[in-house]
Amino acid sequence: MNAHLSPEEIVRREALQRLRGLGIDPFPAAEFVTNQSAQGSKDQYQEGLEVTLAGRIMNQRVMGKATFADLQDSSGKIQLYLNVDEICPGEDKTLYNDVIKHLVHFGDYIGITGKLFTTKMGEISVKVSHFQILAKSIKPLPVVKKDADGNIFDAFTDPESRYRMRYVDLVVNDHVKKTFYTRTKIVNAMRQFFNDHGYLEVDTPVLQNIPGGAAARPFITHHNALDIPMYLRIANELYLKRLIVGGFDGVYEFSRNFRNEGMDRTHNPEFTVMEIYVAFKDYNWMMTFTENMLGHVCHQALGTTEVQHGEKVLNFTPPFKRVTMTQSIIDFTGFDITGKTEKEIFEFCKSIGLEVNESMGKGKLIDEIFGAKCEKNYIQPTFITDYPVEMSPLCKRHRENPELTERFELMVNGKEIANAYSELNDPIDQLERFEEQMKLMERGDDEAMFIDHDFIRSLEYGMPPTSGMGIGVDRLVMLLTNNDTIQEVLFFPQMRPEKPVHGPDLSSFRNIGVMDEWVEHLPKAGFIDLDSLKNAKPTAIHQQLNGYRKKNKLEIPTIQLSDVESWVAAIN
RNA sequence: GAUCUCGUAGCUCAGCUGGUAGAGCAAUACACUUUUAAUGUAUGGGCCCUGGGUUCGAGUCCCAGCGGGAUCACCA
Repeated sequence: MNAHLSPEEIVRREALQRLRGLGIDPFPAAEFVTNQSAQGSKDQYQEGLEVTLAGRIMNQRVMGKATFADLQDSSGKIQLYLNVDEICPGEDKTLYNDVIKHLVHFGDYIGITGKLFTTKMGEISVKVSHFQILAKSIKPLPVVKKDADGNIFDAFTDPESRYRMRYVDLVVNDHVKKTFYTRTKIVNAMRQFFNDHGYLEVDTPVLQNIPGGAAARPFITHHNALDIPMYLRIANELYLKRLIVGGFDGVYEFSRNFRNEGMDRTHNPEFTVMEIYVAFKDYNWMMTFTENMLGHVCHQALGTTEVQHGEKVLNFTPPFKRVTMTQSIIDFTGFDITGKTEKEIFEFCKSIGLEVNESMGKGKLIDEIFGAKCEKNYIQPTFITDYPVEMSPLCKRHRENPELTERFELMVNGKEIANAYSELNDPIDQLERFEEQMKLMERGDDEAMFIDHDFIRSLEYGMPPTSGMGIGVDRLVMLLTNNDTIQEVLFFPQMRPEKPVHGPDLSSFRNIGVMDEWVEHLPKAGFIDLDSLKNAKPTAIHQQLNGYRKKNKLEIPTIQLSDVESWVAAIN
């Protein structure tokens, strides 16, 4: 048995039994009360102070009657000094000689009590007096080693394994855990900033009848009782605006959105956007609010507004630069879109080698130019303002130019981080804009928006002038944690499901009377399952198995032809 | 979706123009009471991703598939 387990796993499972034989429960139920953490013990070091800690044992260095090991908890690591006389003061040295030296493995959860001291090499350690197993680990963790200079050896780096088994990644890769701590600090800092302004955190439907508020392919599901299609939200914007109609001054939500589109290093099917809507404000106010908020977030999460990202240092100290879209396109192409017809812009796009087609409206064409020629140039935080009206169906027209909208996007490191409007609150204009979107859809733009008539009705009741802003939380976290892929900032990024590894079914061999010594060898000798036995002649099986035995010099009994015949009989 | 590339021990990786599967760490055993990538000696551990093909012979070459990664396209 255990043929599918690695030798190390078998050793650890045997250790479970040996521990039980010694009267030690490898998975005790009782609470283990600690009074300190690994890092806390070092930060508040006091020679001789007794501490009780719990964590994983990470690296054992057995030196006869003394053993050094590292204990890792959520705060970090501290070295343990396990001395036979300290741990087993009496005659019975079992706990040290058997348990600690042989039955405790890398990765096991243990609890210890001991006194803090400093080794002669100068490392703060715990001289352990009480030692207890809290939970065995029966699968070996990858062993990552680090030398005195901090160089890492044999790091657990395979992205597939790391993403599929994030629990392992978090245990052995310190920097991964740090990324997720920072992620939470970022979210908390944003929440604190909004709460301090008196805005209300809300929840709105994830399951929607109309996938509104953005243009994207939704995930579709079905509600049985109502017998209607339902959609996982692609955005929450229209619901938050309904709440502004309802009379709140400011509402915000950290919204998990779902889009049924491609996956790559910057896209995951589910992702998080923070959206905030504030009544009686416009997009100019929102720009100032946004830069102050990001400054606050950087301070809280990183302690600085100067953020290292790859080779670059991104400076989030407000205020940020502000550039209109029209000016940006002039800056990087020399072409002025002001007053140009769709045809003229279309021709310009073709002249600079962009792939454009008839389905694209004016707004989309302009967006193509910006995306290809301008976007990548904005490394430091920059607000791009005043987008063309066709690109922004939910945004109020610019107070000075009806072809433009009061919209900004925040570009950092060449990518969009935030998007904000003076929200369109004219219900008649809004309906017309939705109808424009329907026309785009008919032209073949599969990203155009659906019409949400209930949302229009809410606007008809009156929405105050409002500014709204959305910020891609995952992308922001990537920027602030120096990561290039969204998978690194999501605990469990979407992956293709693992195909089940269907190893040979050994128990079925046992059921037809194959002796235990032989069961594990049948697949290796070419008999994967019962069918493979059924489809072969007993004489052939007999010869093949004994040939295998001879070739591999197996010290197990030879097979008799009568054995094989009885197996085959048992199958039928 | 396209192109390139990778898949070998628990982990990190070698494996040449095809010829009996390798290293370090981890594991097991022994020694060692202040080590820290502990050390020394010994031992065990492989469906070489899967399925076809070429060949006397395939980890290696060819085809297909599965799963990663990178680049590109797509993603208001």
